[in-house]
Amino acid sequence: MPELPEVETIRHGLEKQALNHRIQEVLGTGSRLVRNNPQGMADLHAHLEGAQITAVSRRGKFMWMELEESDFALVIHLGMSGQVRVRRRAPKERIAHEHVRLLLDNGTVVSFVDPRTFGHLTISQLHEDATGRLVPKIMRAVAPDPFEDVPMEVFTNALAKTRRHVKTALLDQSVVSGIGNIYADEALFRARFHGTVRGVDLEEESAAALIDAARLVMGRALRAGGTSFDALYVDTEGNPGYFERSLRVYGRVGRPCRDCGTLIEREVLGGRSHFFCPRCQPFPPSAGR
DNA sequence: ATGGGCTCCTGATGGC
DNA sequence: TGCCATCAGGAGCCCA
Repeated sequence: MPELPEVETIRHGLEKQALNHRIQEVLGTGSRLVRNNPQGMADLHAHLEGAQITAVSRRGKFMWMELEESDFALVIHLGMSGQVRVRRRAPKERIAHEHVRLLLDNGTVVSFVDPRTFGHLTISQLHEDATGRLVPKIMRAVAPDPFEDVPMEVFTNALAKTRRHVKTALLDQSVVSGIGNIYADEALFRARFHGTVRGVDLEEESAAALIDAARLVMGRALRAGGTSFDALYVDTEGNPGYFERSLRVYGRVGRPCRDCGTLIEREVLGGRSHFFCPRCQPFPPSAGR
């Protein structure tokens, strides 16, 4: 569910409400969310209890909490339906599908909620990646995201080399991270490419324009607090985002294109819905399906 | 190398 | 009203 703008909204909420506080206790038993840790919840207890949160960082759709005097971090991935909720004092009632709680030294409670449990909470050692940034090792296959200060070639080299459909490449977190199904379609619309264009058929500057479009649309979504179709995405205080009203193609099948009036279409690409305007994003005749 | 299919789950929605 | 099929903001795996 959450893509970069939604994850960044949550990261910012966590930073405001949890940074520099100490984790007193970790609550929860045997949730699937901790499946990637060899010792399950025991790894969370061992690394988190008593530790002060010294940073809340993000790359793409991954967040992580850095800890005082530790080179291990708590990596948070929200999958399709994950939420992080922060409340001022320990509520008696549990939120449905609340799996793990962190109790902080100021009485704040951080809850990890996830109905489908595709997300995960993983303790991972930090190390310096190829760009010189300190990131958790389990993210070794995660490329920088479009908001990071890296050369454009980091993205366009991979995009312009592949024979895959450009939408598939945009969704590949090892090519560029943070982009999911909504913002891939929105970026493709704004850059005027159909999702089935082949990466190799893109000019270098077209590939750059596509990354720029993704950055632009995700930046605007971030300023709107993200996209909420339903109660699945809310920020750390339970509030929805308001970018849905600005979507140009995603979820708008059968409705008129906001630029040209042609009806938006949907087709399946790589097993996911691809929404596009057939007039604004014509399939290039040269490229072959 | 690449695409397709399937998997992990729960919940919302729409057709009959 | 109920029942069933389909779909969903992610991502890893296996197979052809």
